[in-house]
Amino acid sequence: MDLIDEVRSTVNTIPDGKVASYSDIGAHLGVGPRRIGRIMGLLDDDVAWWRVVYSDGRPAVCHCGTAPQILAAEGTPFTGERVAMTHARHRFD
DNA sequence: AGCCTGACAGATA
DNA sequence: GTATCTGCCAGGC
Repeated sequence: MDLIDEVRSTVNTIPDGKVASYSDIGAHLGVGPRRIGRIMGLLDDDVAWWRVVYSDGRPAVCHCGTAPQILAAEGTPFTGERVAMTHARHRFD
């Protein structure tokens, strides 16, 4: 099981209406957030990248046009242009 | 081998 | 709340 698959699997674990930060996923997998970002870039459309946001709650990379839209459609709580991490952050088991 | 860059985050001012 | 700096891990040149 490569870290790639681990990340993809972990991201797919996030339910609708929830999100996770890079550091959250990284902590869950036992790696630094930087690694997650790198891997996310390698992954394809199989992952719900829009559910992966910065620790601040801002959508990654400036997908600031589509991501918020998808998240809002899934029921993700928003605080202005920022995701309400406090309520939308998914807890990995 | 060395340097630069990058889907990051936390600390500090 | 915004702006800057530093630390971390990999990959490309």
